[in-house]
Amino acid sequence: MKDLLKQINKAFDNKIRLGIMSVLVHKKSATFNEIKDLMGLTDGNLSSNASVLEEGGYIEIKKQFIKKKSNTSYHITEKGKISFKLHLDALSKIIQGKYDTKS
Amino acid sequence: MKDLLKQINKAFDNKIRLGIMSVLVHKKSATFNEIKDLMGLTDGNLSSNASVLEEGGYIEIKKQFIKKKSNTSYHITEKGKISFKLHLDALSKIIQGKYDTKS
DNA sequence: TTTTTTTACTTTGCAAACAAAAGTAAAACA
DNA sequence: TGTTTTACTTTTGTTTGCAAAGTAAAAAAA
Repeated sequence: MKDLLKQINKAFDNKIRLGIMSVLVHKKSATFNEIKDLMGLTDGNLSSNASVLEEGGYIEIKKQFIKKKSNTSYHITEKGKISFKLHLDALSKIIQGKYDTKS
Repeated sequence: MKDLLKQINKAFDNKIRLGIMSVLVHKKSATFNEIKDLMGLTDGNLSSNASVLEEGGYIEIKKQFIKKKSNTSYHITEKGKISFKLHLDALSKIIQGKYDTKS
């Protein structure tokens, strides 16, 4: 269990960032407003949590202009995919009690 | 997704408290030292997190003396069982992408 | 027997993490 | 031309988390 707890990735151990990663795993790409509306977040909350994921190299933030309007979209990185899977595996084992009760 | 995020229980949204609940769901009862060793926690860390779960009414803390030594054991409550299940259900849906991408 | 160490916890205090509010900048509208 | 809206980012006050310090009793040592 000790080892499983160490495998919990701090970047994903927050419901908002977990949600963002989940969306990007399933959708491959999403815009700022899509995620914001889907998750019911405030602008600041999404912005700062996305930054944490970007700083860790788990997602990429692409800023472009569509019809003179800025448009920010999020994409999962290869590192993000791998790390998120490892995180979910550990989480799943903790929840399902798949650890030795002796250590 | 918004609704699922609201169903995430703050008391369980922390890896240590999630781990404690997992142990107590599977074992029904465990002592301070059992959990501490199993999870590799410091005394203070276990004590304070267990208090959070107790204050929420999710676990019961029983203190007794065994051969003149104090012995603290933890047990899940009925409320704990129900609430934890609801939490895990929401978590699982978020992870598996079981939400409408339109809201 | 007193003193020191160990066991079994709880409380405190400081650092890190959150989230709402405030701020910025450009476009659209009136 | 100003003022409102859109699309974000940054700041700031609060909450949370965790290690270290504290407490108290038993056991071991001296």
